[in-house]
Amino acid sequence: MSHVSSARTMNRLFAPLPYAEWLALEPELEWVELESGAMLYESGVVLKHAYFPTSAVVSLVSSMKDGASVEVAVVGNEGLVGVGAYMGGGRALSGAVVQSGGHALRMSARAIAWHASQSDAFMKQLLCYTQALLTHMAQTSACNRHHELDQQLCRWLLLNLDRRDGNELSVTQERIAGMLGVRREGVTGAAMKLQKAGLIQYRRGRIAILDRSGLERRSCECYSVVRQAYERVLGGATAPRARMTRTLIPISQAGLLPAIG
Amino acid sequence: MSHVSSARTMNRLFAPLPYAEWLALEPELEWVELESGAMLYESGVVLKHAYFPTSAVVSLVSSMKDGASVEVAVVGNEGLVGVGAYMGGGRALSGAVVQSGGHALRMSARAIAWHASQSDAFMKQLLCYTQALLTHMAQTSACNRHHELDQQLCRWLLLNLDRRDGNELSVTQERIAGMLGVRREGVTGAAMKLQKAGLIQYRRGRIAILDRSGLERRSCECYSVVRQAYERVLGGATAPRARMTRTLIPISQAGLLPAIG
DNA sequence: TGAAGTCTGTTCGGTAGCGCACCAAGGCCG
DNA sequence: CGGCCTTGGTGCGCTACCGAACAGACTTCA
Repeated sequence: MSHVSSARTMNRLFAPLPYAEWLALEPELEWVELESGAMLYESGVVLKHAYFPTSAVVSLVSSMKDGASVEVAVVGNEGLVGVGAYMGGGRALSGAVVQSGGHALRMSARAIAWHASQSDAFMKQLLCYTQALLTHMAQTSACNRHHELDQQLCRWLLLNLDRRDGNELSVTQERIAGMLGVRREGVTGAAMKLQKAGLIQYRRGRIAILDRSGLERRSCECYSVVRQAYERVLGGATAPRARMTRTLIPISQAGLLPAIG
Repeated sequence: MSHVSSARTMNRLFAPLPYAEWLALEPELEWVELESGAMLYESGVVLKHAYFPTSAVVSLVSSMKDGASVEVAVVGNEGLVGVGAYMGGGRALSGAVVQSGGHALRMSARAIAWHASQSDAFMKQLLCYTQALLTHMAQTSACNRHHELDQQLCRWLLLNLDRRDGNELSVTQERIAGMLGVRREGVTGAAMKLQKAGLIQYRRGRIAILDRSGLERRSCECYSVVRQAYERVLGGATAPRARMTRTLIPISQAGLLPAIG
């Protein structure tokens, strides 16, 4: 039991699966630790694994030749990284960067493609997630175009918070700038606005959220649109779960680590 | 035979299907004419049909409450509009606007979900397309953020040209502005640059392409990235087809129309 | 032929974000 | 303690794009 039985509850895609199908999947899963800042893979490469984050948060980024980049979506324990593994191409559709260190379950690309073709329930989960991801990407795109930086920052903070424990994020302004596709100085300015408004407080690589509902009010509509997209396909479609975030995972990281190695 | 047997060659998703599976799909398809500017559906609604464009071109747009919008992808005869119909949600993930009038094959959402679950080959085609769509959206998002307006305009023109016959587009600058998410005046300026460079020539709602390869050189990398994404999953994966665009469709609209009504 | 509507070109002031350079402060380590 | 590196704050000129308003040109239709 130990980690394997709890694994099913730690990524939301597995929870609604019939037990028999979960039993088939479980031997394929492997715990991995993802370090903040690590690049899981770059856009276009052949995928070796798909990752089901449990406590980690991963950003999907689209990069240009000249190094410029933008985040197109964020993935936490509601989804998986490596959609291409079961969609047919077998290649990464974007880059994947660990935004916030933690753990994930890993399955080989071959295994996920195989099980998706064998289990209707598993495939359904994967496709539902993919659809929410599409909505996420579309909304992010529009947001990047039309909304102001401090609103985008609110959205970004909230989407990341929803996928993490606690009310603090370990991330530098430089990194946020890379995700939003703007200059670091721009983030500094936007963050100061939010700090002056009493919504957040930060110090060297840590941002603490002081007033979450204030952030939601200040954020553009994009945050709630994206959130609802995930709740609709993942929460509503199967057994209703109260909140999409920070529900389970009471297990301590200290208790988890030994089971990994 | 008339239109039904030719239908299979007019949308590229059908071409690689085994003949038996095509026979099962064909009775579900219905010819429709799509008028330029028509809104097929808005984001979030329950999908009634999916559309497989043959000569029409459809833009997927993400809209905000305040009316601002951006195009997130373009669909021609290499794909379909209404991905949500088989992905599980059954809802539209974005708005869909007919960019360039023409014809399409329509299938009910119920039918497409059913046949996708019955035919592995059909499902494979749908998923491969969806993956290319994801890449398309990700790249568009990055392009909107980082590249300059005249480069974006080149990309937009090329992606639309690839999905149409001829070397002329019937579209106003106003409409392009809506797709790129910028002001109409901005498009005027960018278009003038291209015209002065001898790449295009336009007059009141028609843009003629004078130097296609010049446009490609002037465009940002995004155009070729997107194009290759489609070629990889649709062209390369099955029977290779010489070019992704403007290959077939010699049939005249006059000959096609009577079959529709 | 004339009037109305649509589309494109132009202007002008305002602003958000860029690129750069530089400084200040927090944290790490010898 | 002092030095170094990372991170965050600031100023400055510049450019692209916004918002609005208006004029010219083409098209349609009476």
